[in-house]
Amino acid sequence: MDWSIQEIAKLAGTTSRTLRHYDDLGLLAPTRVAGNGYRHYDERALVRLQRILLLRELGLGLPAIAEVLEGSADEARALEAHLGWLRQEQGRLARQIASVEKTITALEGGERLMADEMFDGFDHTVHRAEVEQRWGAEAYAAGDRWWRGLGETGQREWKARTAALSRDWTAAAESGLAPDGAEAQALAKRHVEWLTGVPGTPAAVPGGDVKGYVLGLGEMYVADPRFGANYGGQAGAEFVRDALRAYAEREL
Amino acid sequence: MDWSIQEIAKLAGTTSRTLRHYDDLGLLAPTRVAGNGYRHYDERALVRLQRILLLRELGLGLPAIAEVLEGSADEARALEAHLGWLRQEQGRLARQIASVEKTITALEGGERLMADEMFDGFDHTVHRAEVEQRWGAEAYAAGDRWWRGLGETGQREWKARTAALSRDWTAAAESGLAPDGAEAQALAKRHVEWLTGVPGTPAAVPGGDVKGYVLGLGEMYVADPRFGANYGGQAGAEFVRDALRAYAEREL
DNA sequence: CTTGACCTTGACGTAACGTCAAGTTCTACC
DNA sequence: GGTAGAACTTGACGTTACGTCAAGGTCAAG
Repeated sequence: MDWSIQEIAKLAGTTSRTLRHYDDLGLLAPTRVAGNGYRHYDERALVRLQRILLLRELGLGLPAIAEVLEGSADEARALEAHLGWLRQEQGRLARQIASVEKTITALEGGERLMADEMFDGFDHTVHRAEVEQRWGAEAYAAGDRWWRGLGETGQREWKARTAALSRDWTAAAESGLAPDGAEAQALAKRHVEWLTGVPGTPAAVPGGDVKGYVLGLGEMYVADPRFGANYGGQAGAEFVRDALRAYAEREL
Repeated sequence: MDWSIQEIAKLAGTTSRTLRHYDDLGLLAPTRVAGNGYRHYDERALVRLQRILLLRELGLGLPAIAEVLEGSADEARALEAHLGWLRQEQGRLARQIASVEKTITALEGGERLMADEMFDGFDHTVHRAEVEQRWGAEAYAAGDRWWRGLGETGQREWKARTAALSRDWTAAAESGLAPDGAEAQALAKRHVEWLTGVPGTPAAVPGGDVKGYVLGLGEMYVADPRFGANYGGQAGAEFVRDALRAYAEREL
């Protein structure tokens, strides 16, 4: 129950350097310092060390850990605050990934990747399994036939239309326009018209529940970062949703 | 076409400090340095600066940007390498988030958070809009009634069962077990049995397409990071999918 | 007494700048 | 021409959580 710095480091799965660092910070002082300056630790120190390391693995900063250990901060509350930051970071990463992917496909002239990923390009941002899950395997197959039937030029045109919509939505969202203003509503109209070009969806079926479909899609754009990335991230997705909602309520 | 350091900084949306930094690194030298030491830039420098800032927004490091700009590295290749790192980071974050959430619910004894977030805890990892989209508003409402009908203790039990499944899947995936081995198949069986407890899903309906449903869910776990987070990240999700697929093919 | 193993403090490096600090130069106005 | 204020310069510290030498003291074994 009296360990040297190396011993306790190995016990806890860390390094002696880290222990000296925590000592410097006042986060974990040695139980006893011998006359020769050597640090010694007991099992209470080990327990404290293990709590520190656990919280660190969760991504908390050392100052936050110190607060929790001193009892001056509630552990659950600290973790929830931390969770918020983690989610933000995750969103940032998702947006960055989408941008990098877009840049790469742009760089490659949109050639090779398109053939493979275009079906992922839009509501086709969706994976096959999800499409089947949502609308059934039959609808997926119908969409696939339609897509291949477009031919090279048709696919190119469709993709251009898709990209233009994405660009215009992003620009509109960033301009701070009102979602229920004239410009945004014009975009929403274009969006719905464009949606009716996708067979197998309610929007394409005469008598289909277009309104419910559009409302649901808007919510999904916000809920799923893969969708939102096409519209300039979270804020963009919320803008699109609000614009679509306003349009659907008024026109559909 | 001859800007001072402040002017070009504003034009490009950055700061003069950053420009001096890039000068120090040799990343972007001023076009001309006057006798008084003042830095001056022309439009070619502006173009280069804008490329730098664009790549930086994508998350590339300055050394990598330098390589791309010097032509000693292929831009697309650099971005794809970067993309790999971004995806790794995202996975790490997802795992950390899952751990933090698990820790919080453990801390709170599964009390308060459950009421609000439990409906997101499961295939209820899904947002309301998505559930409605996939199974219809009626199914959502049925599920909601069922959930509230469970009462406090029932909800606690359900949550414990869910958490146990998540833990066991994660552990199994990390142990390097074979997805079609006995242990994984036992887990898959438990998973399917657990699914049948959720009303409104095909699995709960006698005569429903359980096999297709299970296969689709597996794919979705892989495709959507929000699902994968419950099973130890991307690798865990793939393990779950493979195990479920093997089980479905054999037993359903 | 020597040789390692282990310990100490001190200090630099990490990514990309933000933020003073101290000193020089330019511009405008009196 | 003098002066205030704006803009510019180089230099250097701070940021996160330690890793990694460097130089030197201590301890157990042979």
